[in-house]
Amino acid sequence: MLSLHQLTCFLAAYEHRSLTRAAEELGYAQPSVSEQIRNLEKSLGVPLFRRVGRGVVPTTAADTFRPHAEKVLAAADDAQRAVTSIKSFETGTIRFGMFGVARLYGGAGLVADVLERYPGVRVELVGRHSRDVQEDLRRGRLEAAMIAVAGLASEGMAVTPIARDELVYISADPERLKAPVTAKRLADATLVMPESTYRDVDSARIVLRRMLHEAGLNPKTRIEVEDVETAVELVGRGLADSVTQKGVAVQLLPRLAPKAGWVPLRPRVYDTLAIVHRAGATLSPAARLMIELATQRIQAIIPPA
Amino acid sequence: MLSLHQLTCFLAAYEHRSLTRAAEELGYAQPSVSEQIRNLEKSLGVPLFRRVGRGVVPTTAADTFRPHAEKVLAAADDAQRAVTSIKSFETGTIRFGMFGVARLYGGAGLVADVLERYPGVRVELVGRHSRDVQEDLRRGRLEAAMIAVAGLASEGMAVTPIARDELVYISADPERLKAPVTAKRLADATLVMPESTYRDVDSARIVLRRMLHEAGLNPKTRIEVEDVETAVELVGRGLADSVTQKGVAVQLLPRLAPKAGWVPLRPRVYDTLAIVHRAGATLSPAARLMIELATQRIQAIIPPA
DNA sequence: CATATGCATAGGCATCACCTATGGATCAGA
DNA sequence: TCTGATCCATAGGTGATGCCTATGCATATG
Repeated sequence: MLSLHQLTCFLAAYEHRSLTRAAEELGYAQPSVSEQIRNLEKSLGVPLFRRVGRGVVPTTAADTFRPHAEKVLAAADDAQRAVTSIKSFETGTIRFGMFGVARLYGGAGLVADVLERYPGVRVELVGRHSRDVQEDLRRGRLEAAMIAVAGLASEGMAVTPIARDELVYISADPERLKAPVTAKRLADATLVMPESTYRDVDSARIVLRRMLHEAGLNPKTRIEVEDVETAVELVGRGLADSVTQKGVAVQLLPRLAPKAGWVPLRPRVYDTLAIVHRAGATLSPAARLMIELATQRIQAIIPPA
Repeated sequence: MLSLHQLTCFLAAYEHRSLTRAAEELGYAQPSVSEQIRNLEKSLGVPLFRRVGRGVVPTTAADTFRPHAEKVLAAADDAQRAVTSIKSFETGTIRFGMFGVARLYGGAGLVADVLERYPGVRVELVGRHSRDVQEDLRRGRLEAAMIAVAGLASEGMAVTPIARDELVYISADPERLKAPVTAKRLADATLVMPESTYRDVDSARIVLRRMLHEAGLNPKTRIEVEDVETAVELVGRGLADSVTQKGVAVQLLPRLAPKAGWVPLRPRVYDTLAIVHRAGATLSPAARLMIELATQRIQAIIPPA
C-alpha cells in the first residue's frame, strides 16, 4: 500500500542521493528510511535506487516517479492548507440556519459583517421558516440556527434564548390603536396573518392561539398570506389588521404601511428568538461566529430575553 | 499525520453518507473506518461529519476538503500507473551502456528495435568508450552494458561473454594482405591506431600489446587518431596500415576505404564483447530487454564466443 | 593498508490498524 | 407507544508496522 510517508522518504533520498542524508533531514534513523524505500519499491514492483556500495543512485524508474511523487505531496499539502484556511475563516462555507423573517432583523447586515471580516468565506443563510430550520437541525444538515420558538421544549435540542420579541397589534385605524388589544378584541378583529403554509407550526401563531385559548376564545383569521410584507401591505390599505413581532412592525410599517401603527397586546405575549443546536454538540468556530454576530444584531433591535 | 488511507475512507464515507456503507465498500469493519475518519479529523483539526443518530452528515469543511482529497488520490494513482507503465515498457527511459564502436555493430538498429516494440520509451545509449562505461557501471550510474573486455577479470563485476571479435590487419597494399600477419611483421608495419585518448586501456590495444610482447617485440604506432573512421580512411589512402575488429573492417572498409582489404593475424587474436553488470545485481526488465536485443544483433554479425 | 562512510540486517519496543463484541441513539412500523 | 432494525461509538485483544540501537559488509579515501 502506497503511503505519503514513503513518498516523503523517497524524495529526500532522491535529492540527497543518500539514505543517511535523507534520514538526517527527516529526523529519522537511517534504517527507517531504508525500510520505507524498500517497502515503496516492493509496492511499486520496481527498484528505485541502485545500492552501490557507498551511496545510492536513482534508477530511470525513480526519475520517472519523482515528479509524480512531488505532485502527490503537493496535492496533500494543498488539501491540508484548504482545511487550515477554513479553520481561520480564510475560506470555506459558513452555513447557518435562520428563520424567514430574520432578514428583517438585519440578516443582510449579518452577512455583510461576515464577508467584511472574512473576505474569503461563502455564507449560506438557509431555512425559509423556523420549522424547516428545525427539521434541518434534526437531520444534521445544519449545525446551528437562530429561530423563533414558541415553547422552549424541543426534543434533543439545546435551546439558548437570545431575545424576547413582543407580539403587537398593527392596524391602519387609529381608533384601534388607542388602547392595548385584549384577547376578546383580537378574536373579533378582521385579521390577515402571514406564513399560511406554516400556520399550524408558526411560533407566533402558537403563542396567539394559546393566548386566545386561555380566554376561552377561538381564533379566526380572515386572510392568509405567505409573506409578512404582503400582510403588512394589506394592513396599510386598511383591509385588515394583524399581529406581528414588534421588531417586524418597527422595520416594515414605515416602509410598507406609513399610515398604520402598532399597539401592545394585553396581556403582553412574546415570541422567543433562540439559538438552537443539537444537544451535546461541540460547535464549530464558524457556528460560534455566526451566533455571536447574529446575537449582537438582534439584541441591537430588540431587548435580550 | 495525513495518510492516503484516511482519504480513501473519507471519500467513501462522504459518498455513502454512512460509515457502515463505506466500510462495506472498502472491505473493512465499521469501527475501522470510524477510527480512520476520527484520526483524519484530529489531524486536520476540523470535524468532517456530524454524527446524527443514524448516519453521518458532511460538514462544510468536508465539502471543501473533498475535491482536494480526490486530487491527492488521483495523483497517487497517476504515480503508480506511471511506474506500472515503466514495468511494461509503455513509457520510461531505458539507459544502456555501450562502447563507442557499438554503432558499427548495429547500434542504431538496436535503438530502432526498441522504439518499434515499445513506442513510448526513451532510449539512452551511453558511453563513448568501454573504459567510460565500466566507470559508470562501477559508480552505479549504469545498470548494465555491453562492452569490449580485454581480459575477463573485472573487479566486482559479472561479465558474460557474448561474442569473440577477431582482430584483423587492414591495408590498402595487396602485397601485405597475401598472408596472415605475424607479430614480427606487425612490429615492422607503419600503423595508425584509433582511440588515442584511451590508448592505455583500450581492449584491442591490450590484446595487441600482449601478442607482441609474447613475441619479444615492442609495439610502435606511427599515427594516433581518435575515431575509427579516421583511421580507416588513412588506411584507405595508403598512408598506414591498422589493426581493427573484423566486424569493424567488414562494416567500414567498403565505405571508407574501397581499395583496402583485410587479412587475419597469426596467431589469431580476439577482442571479447561481453555483457557486464555489478556482481549479484538483479537486472531490471529494461536491462534484460536491451541485453537480449543487443546480443541478437551482435551475434548476427560476428560469431558467438 | 587503515580509517571513514554508507547501506543492510537483526532484534526489540511502542504504536497503529484491524478485528469482534457490545452499548446507546434513532428511525420505521406494528 | 413500544419493538426491532439500523448505525455509530467504545472497549479490548491481536497482528502488523514504524522506529530505534547495534552491528556487519562493502566501498571510498588518505
